[in-house]
Amino acid sequence: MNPAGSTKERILNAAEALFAQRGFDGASLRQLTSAAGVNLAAVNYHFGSKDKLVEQVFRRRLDALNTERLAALAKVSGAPGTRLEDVLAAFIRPALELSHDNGGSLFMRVLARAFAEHDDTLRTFLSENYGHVMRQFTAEFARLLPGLSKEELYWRIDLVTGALTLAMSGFGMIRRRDNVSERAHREQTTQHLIRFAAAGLSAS
Amino acid sequence: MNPAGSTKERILNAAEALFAQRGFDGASLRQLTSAAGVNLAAVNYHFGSKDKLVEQVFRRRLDALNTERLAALAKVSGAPGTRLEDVLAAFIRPALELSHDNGGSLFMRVLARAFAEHDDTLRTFLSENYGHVMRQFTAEFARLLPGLSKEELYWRIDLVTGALTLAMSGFGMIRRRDNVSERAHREQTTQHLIRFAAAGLSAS
DNA sequence: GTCTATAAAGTGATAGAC
DNA sequence: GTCTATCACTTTATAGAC
Repeated sequence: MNPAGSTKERILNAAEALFAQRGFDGASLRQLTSAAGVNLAAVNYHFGSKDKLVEQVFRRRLDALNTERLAALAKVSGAPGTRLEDVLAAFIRPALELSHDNGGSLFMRVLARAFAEHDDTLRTFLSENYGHVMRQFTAEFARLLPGLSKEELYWRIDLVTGALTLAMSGFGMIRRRDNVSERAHREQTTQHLIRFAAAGLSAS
Repeated sequence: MNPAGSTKERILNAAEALFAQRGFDGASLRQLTSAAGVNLAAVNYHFGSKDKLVEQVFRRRLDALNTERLAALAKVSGAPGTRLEDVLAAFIRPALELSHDNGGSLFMRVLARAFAEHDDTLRTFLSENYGHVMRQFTAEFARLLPGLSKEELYWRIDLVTGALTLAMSGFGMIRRRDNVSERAHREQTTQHLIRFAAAGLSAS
């Protein structure tokens, strides 16, 4: 992890915000370094290139997010009383908690872009570095949904993860009622998403 | 509609493909006119600007797609025997049929990008020109799901339309088995999506 | 580690000949 | 309606001073 307020971290924060807003191509290094309050040359000095910076934007959040997701999954995985909803909570809750703290909700928008873009380079990067996470979730889903064929299961998981990522990318923009606390609002959203996803996964 | 093979149409086809692949910012007018086999200046002559071209890429497909969706909805809307699945079919089937013919599946990828980008200009354009379609579908969903609050209903429709658009944007890339006809494969996918969406919408 | 200056290439858009 | 040539900028990236 980088020291808070370091040049590297300020660049990552500005990049995350601008990539969310304008996309990887749409955000220029000039906008980015200007927003970060650092020199234009700093990106190449600290990251090597714009592409490497994009990679680090993903790594910074996904390393932590996926560690949390796997830890939450490990708590319920393989247990006899585990319900589908518990596994989905392990997938959803860490992401929505990320959305809560500084900049995290912007990252979910970056991630949703990556889903929709179907870019091969990006997909390969994500699959190589974080593919094991989805494989573990898939194994647990398979255990809890024994009636589904492999084909059908993969298909539904794909649909659900896409829908959830897209939904969570919009979470930061949903206006919550003033009389509901941030924490309560997030928990309510989590429950909505879990119900929705569980219904979709186990549809007969 | 433009004459098939006209300069305008060749530009629109090339634009659709490149916007799907590289995004609106990522695809340059030079790549685009080169792929279309037309002169660089042709885009500005025929469309005025790159932004106007983007608009036309959406219009060309959405005018037809939404007309078909509304026609299909009209056949089941308000009838006593109508099920949730019938309304979803009216939404899904025209889009997957579009995916079948030339270039349409590329357009669904463009549309999915638009969903994930959260770009205000684009969202305003879509809402102003095609918002009435979602309003009609929403009204029918509300009739068939009287137990849901308005808030809850809007939320679920948002989730479902996002998920469906994302899923359909990947449809053209799913490898189908050799022993299944294109038509059968599409119908199977339609049924999967309908079941999934119906379960999510009516989750208790 | 941060800066300025600049290279080298790419961008959207347009004027004007045909 | 199509073309070439070009303008005015922006792009990523880097060399070299401090």
